[in-house]
Amino acid sequence: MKNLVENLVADALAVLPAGTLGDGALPDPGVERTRDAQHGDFATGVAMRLAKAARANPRALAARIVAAVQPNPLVAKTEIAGPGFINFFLTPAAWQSEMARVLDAGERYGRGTAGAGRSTIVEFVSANPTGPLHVGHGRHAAFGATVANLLAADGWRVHREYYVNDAGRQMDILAASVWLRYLELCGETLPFPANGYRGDYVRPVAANLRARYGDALRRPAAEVLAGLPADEAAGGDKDQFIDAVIARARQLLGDGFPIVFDAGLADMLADIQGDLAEFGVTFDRWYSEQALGDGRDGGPIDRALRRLRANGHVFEQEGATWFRATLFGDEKDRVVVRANGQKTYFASDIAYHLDKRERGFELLLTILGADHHGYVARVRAGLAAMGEPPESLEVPMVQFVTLWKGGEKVAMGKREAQFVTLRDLRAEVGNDAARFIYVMRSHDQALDFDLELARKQSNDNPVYYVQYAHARIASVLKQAAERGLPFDRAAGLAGLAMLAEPAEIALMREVSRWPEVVHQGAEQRAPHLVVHYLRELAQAFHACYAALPFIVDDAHTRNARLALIAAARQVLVNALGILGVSAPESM
RNA sequence: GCGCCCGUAGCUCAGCUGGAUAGAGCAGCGGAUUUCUAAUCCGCCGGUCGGGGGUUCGAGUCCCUCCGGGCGCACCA
Repeated sequence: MKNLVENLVADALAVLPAGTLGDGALPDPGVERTRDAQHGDFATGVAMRLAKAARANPRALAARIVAAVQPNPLVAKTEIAGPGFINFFLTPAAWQSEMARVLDAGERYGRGTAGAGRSTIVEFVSANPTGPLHVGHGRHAAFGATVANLLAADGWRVHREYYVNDAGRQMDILAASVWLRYLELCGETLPFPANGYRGDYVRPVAANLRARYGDALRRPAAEVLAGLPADEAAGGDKDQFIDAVIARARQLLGDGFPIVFDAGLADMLADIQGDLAEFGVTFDRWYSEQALGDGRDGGPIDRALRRLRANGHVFEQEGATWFRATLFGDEKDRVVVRANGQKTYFASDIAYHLDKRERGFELLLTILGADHHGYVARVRAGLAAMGEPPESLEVPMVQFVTLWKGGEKVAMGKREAQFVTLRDLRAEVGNDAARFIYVMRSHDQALDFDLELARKQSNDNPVYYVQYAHARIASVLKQAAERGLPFDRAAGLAGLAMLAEPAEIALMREVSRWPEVVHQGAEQRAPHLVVHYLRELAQAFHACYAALPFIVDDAHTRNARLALIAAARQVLVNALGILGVSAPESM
């Protein structure tokens, strides 16, 4: 519907004599929904924005634009108001015809073409496979999945990816932790490192390992501990200690170490994958960090380093290889290969992002936690130095989650939300409430997640408010059928002109806003707009429900009203679907 | 110290990238059901948009500055 007005304005602007608007390309029509019904349905401030360049009085310019607008049967009137707004008042027929479009398009209603088939890779969650996902990851999962859905709905080709950090020290620590638990199961007695993964989830991994390999990986505790430095508890350094344990494990296990390592990785990854699948969050690919070093040409890491070198942005210093990031706006130069020959995590990062570009993705959306913002300038610098457009990388940063139980903050340790798992949260409040509440707030706003509210089946729980609207509609349609007055779609479409009550008009206006929400939500990567919209749509329906009966004797009115609520239901389904929230038939 | 994010009603937050009289929900107060789910609806109360300067026809929105809160500033992942 907004589209209609935009086109009218754009056409009018194009028709004006050259020079009327000053020079330069045709401006965006800038059509918006009005906040106040007194200002009509849609308005544009384009005349005011152009007034200076056109060296004209805004109202006079507006008058010229209005004069150039082609008459349209769906536009009741246009007016110039205030400092130079152009207001458009639509006829009821405009909204009524849109309802027919909703029913016709069904689940496709709201989809846009702004993405124009451009391709994007949305990388999200990407939590280290060293333990179960926690409540913070849940927000990333819900946010990323919804942004991806919005982009897809707005015409982008979307690839969803999870970057699996399956290499590096943290994974070695997991392997060591699994092995130590395994040794305990074998009957060995030895202390557990302060810096090891102490969570109970490690024990089943060890048990699986023992079930499969028996005592084959067992080594005497005395051999394991011989000559190790002191752990933190004994006044030593916990990092030095765990590194020594890892080295000892490699030494004693030989070929057995990768077995332990892979067992830890496989079990943790399976847990994460299962968790996310149950949460309705799926990926097209789980991209292995290990694979960055694979390939006949040395893999993405070597390709990235070669590119940097070829472009002259690399230098050697103190035995390490550095990338001259400062040349590309970063605050300091960055090491890519350490003095000990190991590639840095940063090298993997830029290699991974180069690989994304090489796979043909135009927009690289990488969703990170708010604590990673130092990372953006670095990776952009890397892209630029490799000859890729740095602005192709966009990094929405998701703020922390704080759990509340009623008025009390749930203690979660130093790192927010770290010790409450996503599984626990889902079990407690359900997937629907979790997904809805996770994206209710703008991602750059810290989120207070109230467990009590999320579980409450009452009117102050926004999830139920919206789902209830859907269930009510389903119930009305069912009752109509039961009374022998089933919704006659053809009759409903033919009688849409019956819909003229204020509550009906208000609902039609809200229903027809959905395509605008999809577009705006996609463009701004802002799932919370969908939540706000759903609330307003549900509100418009509930108001309509209270204002008039749907199952009335007059068949024309009845079918028209049923068509209206069927359209509302369709949009509720579509919007909830974008969020990954169910639309229950009854509650 | 430097950088990024945030500060809007008692509470939790929107505010469409500069537009018209700053909006919702919750809380509080007052109403509504012989009718399709009251998990609902209608009304009222509530604001120096953290403070101060600036830019312009117009600023919650952009710039500067200060105050307060969060998070970063590795040859860690």
